[in-house]
Amino acid sequence: MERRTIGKLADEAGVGVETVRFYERSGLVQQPQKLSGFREYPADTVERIRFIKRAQQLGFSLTEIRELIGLNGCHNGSRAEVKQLTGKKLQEIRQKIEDLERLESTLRELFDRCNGRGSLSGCPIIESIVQR
Amino acid sequence: MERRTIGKLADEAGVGVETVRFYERSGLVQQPQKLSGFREYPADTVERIRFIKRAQQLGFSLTEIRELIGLNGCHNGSRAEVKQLTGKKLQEIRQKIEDLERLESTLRELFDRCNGRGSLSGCPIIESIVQR
DNA sequence: CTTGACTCCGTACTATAGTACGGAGTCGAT
DNA sequence: ATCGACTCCGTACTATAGTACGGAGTCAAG
Repeated sequence: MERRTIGKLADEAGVGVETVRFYERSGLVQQPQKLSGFREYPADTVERIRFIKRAQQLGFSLTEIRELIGLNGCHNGSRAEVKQLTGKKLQEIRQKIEDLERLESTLRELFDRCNGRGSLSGCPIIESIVQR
Repeated sequence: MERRTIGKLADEAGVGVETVRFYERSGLVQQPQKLSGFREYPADTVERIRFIKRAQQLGFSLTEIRELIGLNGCHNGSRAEVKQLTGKKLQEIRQKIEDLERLESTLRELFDRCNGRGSLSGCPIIESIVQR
């Protein structure tokens, strides 16, 4: 059975070696035993990194993922806490969507008002940024 | 008439002194003449900084604002170019909104499926991050 | 037994948009 | 003349999430 050194782990998890080292420094991945100086990882760590990557895809930051992992690891973690964290994140996401939608409508209005021809003086986009 | 030193400028424009220095280093604001070693700004610079701040509110990055200013400043800037930049930005914003909406619906589904009671084993949120 | 691939570590760098610091010089008012 | 406020400059630091570097050591194959 092949030894899961850092490069092998990184391959299996689909990240770079430096990323693994970074996650270790950040406390997201536990440093494994070292055999003759080389890190040797259990299969769990592959899953751990995949967890991190999937949680990132769900919009969690590494700090939040650390929390999630902490809850998951310790026995004092409850479903309520995870649900709360998720709810907070959900609100943040909705807030961001709202902000971006406001932005979009402002910018779209400007965009539509600009005919895209001629020189800059009188361009409604530039004007709107300059004035007010 | 009062001299517009960096602190006065910063106050008028509603930013910090360090921000003005930063904008100068970044080429967003031109360094003015210095009288006895102190920067002395024309009124234009107040407008320039306000322009930057409003453009930021419209979602433009400093790099993009530099472009906008370049177009505005040089004579080769046309309305078409500004409109194009705005269109690109508009697309980016819409893309971000779409991504966040997908995120939201995934996370919301997970959130709704979790009853928020009991221990973590079996928590649908954690499970969904772990598996797949 | 040499070669190439891999790993070790600390440190520095990427991007973004600033913010903070410290020692020196200067301005205006008292 | 002195004091406080302001300014000068370069550099370092904040947050986020990595990425890159360089010199040393180690492992496996030929």
